[in-house]
Amino acid sequence: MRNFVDVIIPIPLQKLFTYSITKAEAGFLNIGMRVSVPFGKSKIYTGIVYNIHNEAPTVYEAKEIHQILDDSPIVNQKQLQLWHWIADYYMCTLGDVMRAALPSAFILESETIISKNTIKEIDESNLKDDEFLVYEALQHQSSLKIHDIANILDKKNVLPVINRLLEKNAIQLDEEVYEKYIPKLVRYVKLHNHFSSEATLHKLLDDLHRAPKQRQVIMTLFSISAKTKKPVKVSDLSNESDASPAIIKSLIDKGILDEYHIQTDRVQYSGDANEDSKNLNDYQTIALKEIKESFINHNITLLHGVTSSGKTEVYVKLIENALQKGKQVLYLLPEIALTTQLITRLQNYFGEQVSVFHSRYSTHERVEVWNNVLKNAAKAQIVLGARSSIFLPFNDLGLIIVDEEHEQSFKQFDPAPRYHARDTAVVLANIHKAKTLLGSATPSLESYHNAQQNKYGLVEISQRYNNVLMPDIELVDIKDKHKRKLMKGHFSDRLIEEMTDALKNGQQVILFQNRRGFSPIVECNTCGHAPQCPNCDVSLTYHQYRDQLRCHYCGYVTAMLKSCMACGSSELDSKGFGTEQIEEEVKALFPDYKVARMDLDTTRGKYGYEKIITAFEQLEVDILVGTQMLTKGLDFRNVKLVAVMNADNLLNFPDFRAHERSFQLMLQVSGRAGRTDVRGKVLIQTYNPYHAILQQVSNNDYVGMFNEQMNDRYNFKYPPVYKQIKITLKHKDYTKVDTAAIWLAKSLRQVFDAHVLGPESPPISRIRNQFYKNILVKIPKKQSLSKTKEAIIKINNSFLSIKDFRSVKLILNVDNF
DNA sequence: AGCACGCCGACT
DNA sequence: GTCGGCGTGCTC
Repeated sequence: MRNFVDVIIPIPLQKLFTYSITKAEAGFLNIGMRVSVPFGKSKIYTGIVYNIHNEAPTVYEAKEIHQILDDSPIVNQKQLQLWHWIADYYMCTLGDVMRAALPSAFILESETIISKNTIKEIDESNLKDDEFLVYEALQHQSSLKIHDIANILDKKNVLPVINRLLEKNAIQLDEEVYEKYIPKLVRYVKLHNHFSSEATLHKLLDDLHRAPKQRQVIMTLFSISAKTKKPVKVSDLSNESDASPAIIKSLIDKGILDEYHIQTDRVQYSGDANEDSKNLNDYQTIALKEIKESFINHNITLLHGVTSSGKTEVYVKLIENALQKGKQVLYLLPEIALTTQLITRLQNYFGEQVSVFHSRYSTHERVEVWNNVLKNAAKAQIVLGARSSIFLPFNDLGLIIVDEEHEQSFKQFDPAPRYHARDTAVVLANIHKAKTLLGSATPSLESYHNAQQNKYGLVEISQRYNNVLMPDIELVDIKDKHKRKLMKGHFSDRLIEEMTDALKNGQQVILFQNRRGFSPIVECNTCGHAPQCPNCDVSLTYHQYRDQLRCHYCGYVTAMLKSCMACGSSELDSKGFGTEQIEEEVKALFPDYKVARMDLDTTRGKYGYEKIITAFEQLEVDILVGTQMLTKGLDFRNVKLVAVMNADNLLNFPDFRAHERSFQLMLQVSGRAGRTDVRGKVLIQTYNPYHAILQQVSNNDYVGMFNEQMNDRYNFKYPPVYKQIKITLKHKDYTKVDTAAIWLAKSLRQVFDAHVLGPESPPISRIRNQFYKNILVKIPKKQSLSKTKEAIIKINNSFLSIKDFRSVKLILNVDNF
């Protein structure tokens, strides 16, 4: 009987791949272990064992696996179950899910190594110029990678050259697989055993009489180990004894000190759990009790608590509860809300039990968190993480908290799997028979709707912590202010008054403008021509810093024009405004105060974001100008005033969720105002103060907004009333996407009839020289989702079998919001 | 997704 | 004549 494994390979192919294994390997392998397997002509890929069996494939001969990479599974059965659900629900392959789920260090890929053929000498005169260059390089270096050769020859397609060299027996090729994860080793030293007795030790110290520095090192070593009773790190020893690494090295060389290494984690929390969880106030206590009661009948409960109502403290109590039952906890947050503020707060309560997982971690750091969760280590009982932490190898989750549940960044858009972490978390919790708590001050319509349908439990907190008043929200009609000439740039007289007031009292101000750069459109006053991105269908944004025009979609950059490209006129005007322009105007209006700007452009570096927040927290900055980045879970004590510079560009966004989002965004920024005893003030500048959303924002009327928006969703058949799948087609040739999209929409209509919308060109119809078309399939609640997907897949397959369409890229996006 | 194979334009 | 462009097909 022969043995086989079915393996998931991290490529977007629907099927598993079957490899043959020996009997011994079959005995050793387990589902969830990694193997490296040969794939195609020469590649070696990392696969996850999905199944072990004895059924030989009939139509092909299975290859043998290359190597087993693990002693024990790194992925557990519950994860595979989740992967399967994701692939199914979000219409992607298991390979896609694997790519997203595993830290990249787990996915080894082979690299071709080129080395000199040592068996026989070859005739150099036989080589062409480029071949000789490679050959010569190999005389100096024993081996080269494909990438190195591309550099040497300065072209990208080097395979022909390599093949010719191979034919001439000048080189040989090998595939090498690298273990990408390198454990971090820390150097330790101890005194050589030889000196353990009193006598030898005395002799040693006498001998070192003439080398006071070295003697000092030995003495320090004693004092450190006496104090800590732990192994001594070289770095500590070097610091405390003030000795250079050279001195320590000479002691090691002499055999007086013994050097050894211990593997450690890159990310360590050294503090202790030094705070007991806070006592809850009455509202929080009630909420906690209600959540616990709700969990009896509802596995999922929505906590709707106004901004700064102290939801975190309630979470902390629930986490304590789950931990007491010996369960793991996952605390999900949007990436940008994962600030040091919150991490420190949780670490103060739970100390080492908290592990953090997010995209700013290096791949090594992620592997460490992964392994700790896998081992169910004490230090990974609570995982605080962004979207992708739903993929960690939990064994026994008791509770998942999804904070800021309404945040759209929980949905992954670009590479498949296009999953929603909140919805996936609910499934994950189900697999673990765990509870899910969704929390938000402005719940998404989906979640609130689910709560109203009694699918989820619902708990509300309507008071702010310490009974701080909700900020006073004032709408400023800038159309009227313009008419009465009361505007200075983009600042109304009311805004300037309130700012002056707050600043005079030493309080801080936040100005919110949902657009970066200086101005999004540059327009010629004479002919109306506006410079466009050459690769995308958008006008270029002017960035004053560096005097550049930039495309926010493809990164295209060009110097600001001196004159119009169309008519040569030098009267260029800018339309619209971004954070940069606001920053400049503030500086002119309030020259005595310090201004900072927080947007994608100023937070590029690894700690760019943190630096700005810290500066603002420590009152080094008086006025902070920023995009929606600053709406997320930041807790500033001293902010009196928050202003939305222009609410209209939020509201007029062409998306069925624009109104819901504007409401959420504005209430969230408002929540940054007045978190202590001073009542916060919020100014919203708009051309249309009678807009229903703005009225609802100013009255903090979530339910009003909910009812009105739900009404629209019913009328226009949008989620959460209908489900939807968006199909995007993309190609560099416009006619090709166009015909392909029309064909696809027609085929879909034959099945789904009026529930197919489009094809439509999106507002930005070309990005990076690729043309886009969208088709939307709406799915009524009672229509089977799986049947719908089956039908779509079938139509897709016939689409792909049409030769002309094969080069058109198809993107399926389930729940594309 | 890669990558090889295979068939047509523009250059040493 | 070749080099290299990318359309087509396959990967256990």
